[in-house]
Amino acid sequence: MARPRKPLLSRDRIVTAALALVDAEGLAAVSTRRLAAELGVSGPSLYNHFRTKDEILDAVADTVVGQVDLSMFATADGDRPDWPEALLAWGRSYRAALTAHPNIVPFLAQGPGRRPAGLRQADAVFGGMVEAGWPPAHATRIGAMMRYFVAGSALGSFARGFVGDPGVYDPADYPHLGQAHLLPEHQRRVDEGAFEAGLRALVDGLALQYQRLRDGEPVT
Amino acid sequence: MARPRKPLLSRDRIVTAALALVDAEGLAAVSTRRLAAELGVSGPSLYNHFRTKDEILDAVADTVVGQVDLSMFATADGDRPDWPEALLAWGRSYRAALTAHPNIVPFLAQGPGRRPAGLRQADAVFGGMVEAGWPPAHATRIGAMMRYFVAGSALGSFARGFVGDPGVYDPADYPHLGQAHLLPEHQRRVDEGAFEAGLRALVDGLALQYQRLRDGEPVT
DNA sequence: ACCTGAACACCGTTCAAGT
DNA sequence: ACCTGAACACCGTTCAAGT
Repeated sequence: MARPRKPLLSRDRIVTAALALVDAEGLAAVSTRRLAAELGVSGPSLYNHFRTKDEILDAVADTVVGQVDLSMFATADGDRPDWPEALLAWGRSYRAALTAHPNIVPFLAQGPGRRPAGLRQADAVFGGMVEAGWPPAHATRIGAMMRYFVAGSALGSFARGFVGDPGVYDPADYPHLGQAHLLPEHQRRVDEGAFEAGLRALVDGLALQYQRLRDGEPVT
Repeated sequence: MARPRKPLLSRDRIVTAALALVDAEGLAAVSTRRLAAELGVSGPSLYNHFRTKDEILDAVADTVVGQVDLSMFATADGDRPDWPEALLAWGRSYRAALTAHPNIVPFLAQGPGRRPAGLRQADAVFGGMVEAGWPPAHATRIGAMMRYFVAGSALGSFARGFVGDPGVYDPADYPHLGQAHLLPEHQRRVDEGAFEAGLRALVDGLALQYQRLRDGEPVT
């Protein structure tokens, strides 16, 4: 075939196919040869559009993070934004974007923040918190801790870890896990409940800290 | 050589060598051939002791999680344990265990909770929280949310993501990231500060919830 | 039981060759 | 510029063969 007059591939087509493959069959299913086959080309063709496989996955990760809603940090001028509400809304949107594509999360979570969508997100959160009255050092920390929590919650399902077999949980070994084998069926409920409760606890705790800051008390 | 009179390998030796290799050269450096070479045997030998490579990494992950201190949940009978202090101490020990071996964290964080050390940990936390007066459903959630936060914090360094090159952060794109290129040098400080602040916020928020529970107020 | 080399079906990536 | 097949140096895993 050699070079066609109209390119068969584009970065966009590759990223779309890669995301579909990750979603359908997992991160391990994405090999350059397999992905190329999915696109009807041969393996090395991809290297005309991306320098490495990791660069492809970076682009996939970026489109996923790009789905996160950041509008809650863009407030009308002069308004003090309601930062606790903004954090809650952002946290939920962030988690929703990741859990929509759970198989890419392990790659996404370790990867560098160099990806544009991640930077835009860090920028928006930082700006929103500073505008709300948080000192810059605190604003940085808030962005980081939220990322920790959301990424951790999307990464390893807590409940998914427990298998359905009661025999695994010998009460002699694990005195409190007697009902643990029931967890898989409640999996999503447990994970979502834990996320929601943790998100609220985090924001409530930050509100306490904010209050102490306002009152001029020393804060660590 | 064939079979030696004294086995050359053992599960322990393999796990120790694998952890050393992961620490020294990263997760990607661990191939069965490379690991076997490190142990002075040929690749397939490992399959006499583990069924798959993932099983080896599971064992590595388990020894890392096994380093977490859980003693704060074992209280003298009759005592109501100081659960906020216990969560703080556990969270710090948990994070310390993971950050001591950062390269295994991506594997560890996604993997199943089937690993014994992870189960022991879930059991201890659940037991400790229930003993402190938390309803079982809440105790489960607390274990999960703490895991989210700690795993997330050990997994992707927030600060590490920012590269040292100021040119990357065009103020037109990221109006608030002007100083972001300074972050790498403060990397550990930022990550540890965010972890510590987040941990306190989380526990503070839980204390509020606990108070509401005691007062008989409805809690989501 | 526990090690070996050979073999199978894969990888990511490079490169010269084609248009 | 953009695709191809061939090639390189790898993978994880299976298996028959050795003691």
